[in-house]
Amino acid sequence: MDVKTLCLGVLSCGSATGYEIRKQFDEGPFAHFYDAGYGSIYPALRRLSEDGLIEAVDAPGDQQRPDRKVYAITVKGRATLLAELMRDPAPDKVRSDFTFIAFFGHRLPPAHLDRLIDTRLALYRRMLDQMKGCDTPDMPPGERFVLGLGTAVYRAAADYLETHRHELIGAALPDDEAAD
Amino acid sequence: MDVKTLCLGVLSCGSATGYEIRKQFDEGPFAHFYDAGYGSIYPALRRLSEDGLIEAVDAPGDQQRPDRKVYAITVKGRATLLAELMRDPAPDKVRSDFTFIAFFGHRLPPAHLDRLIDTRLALYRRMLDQMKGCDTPDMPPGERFVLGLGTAVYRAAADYLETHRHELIGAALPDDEAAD
DNA sequence: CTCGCTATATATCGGCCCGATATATATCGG
DNA sequence: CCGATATATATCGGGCCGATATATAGCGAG
Repeated sequence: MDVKTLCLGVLSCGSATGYEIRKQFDEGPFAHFYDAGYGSIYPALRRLSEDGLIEAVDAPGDQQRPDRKVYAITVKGRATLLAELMRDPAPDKVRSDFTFIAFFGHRLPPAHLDRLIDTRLALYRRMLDQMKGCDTPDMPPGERFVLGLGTAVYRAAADYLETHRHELIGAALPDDEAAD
Repeated sequence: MDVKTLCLGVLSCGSATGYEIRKQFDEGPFAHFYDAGYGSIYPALRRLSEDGLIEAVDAPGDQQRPDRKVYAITVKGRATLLAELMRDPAPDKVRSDFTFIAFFGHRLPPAHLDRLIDTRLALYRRMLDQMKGCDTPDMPPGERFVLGLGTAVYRAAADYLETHRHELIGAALPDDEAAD
């Protein structure tokens, strides 16, 4: 699923500027399962415009900042999005530095591991709090479903870290001597 | 965490060819939380060799296939890996087509959603089975910890899909008419 | 009041990453 | 003995992304 399709998906929920699309992947409802930076979004918006899948409207009533471009999805764009959504999904891709480090946990100083897991647990709790707060009654079913799935996964990860952290830290090098 | 560090991590568990390193990310213990293709691994191995962090040994006793190069981590390589593991981990990056599609689930035909979730559940069950089977007593603590974390997360996701799928499918367009 | 910080907003560039592809051989089952 | 699969290395084009440049508005501290 390329960034063009991702932008189409965001714009199908309402018009937005490139900056606002980015925010959806940074803090908004897409943040937990997809990512896209400016370096991908602006080229994607240009190509989508060329193909007639979206249309740009220069911000009205704002003479002082003419740069602002609000993008809206077209009928052709909605059809293209729907076709993309019907295709078989590619396998998930995860890149987790935390997990990679934990894999070698028994070679690291226990104090460092302790701090690493504390930070991770704090992150999960912050995310769970934030997600609990944004469950409004007017939320579309798909968004609620995805939010619930994310909550369940983060909760499971946090629970595991709490109940199993001692197994990893207890197995780490007993003194703060050199690893391996 | 770049592919150079990932290769260093794999090689710190034992010497391997580029092909074998790839397999570790495809089917092996790293498959669930990191990924790396040939197009990244071979250039990374070349740079690691140039920097003296790994050493290549042409396969001994195999005159018929001289291409095979077995890479081994050096002392300098181990030190570099340890320094990388002590750095603050970058935030996780997830790219999940399945979740993106589910976000728009209420705009899709119920039959399609049903098939999508069935396939996903089958995937989770296959992974959980495979992970259960590879828990041997001689596994290092870090690897066991990471395996347990992955199991907990997949199980939570599968449970959620089973118990909440009707909420999404029930909310989808009641007939198989056009979306939106 | 103004300095600096943050937020809004667009855009590009170098470098990294990665899927697809080419090449070659061994092994194993039918 | 043929085809499929596994082992193994390598490259290329295209896509992606972090960092950076640019510009302005708004807001709070001093």
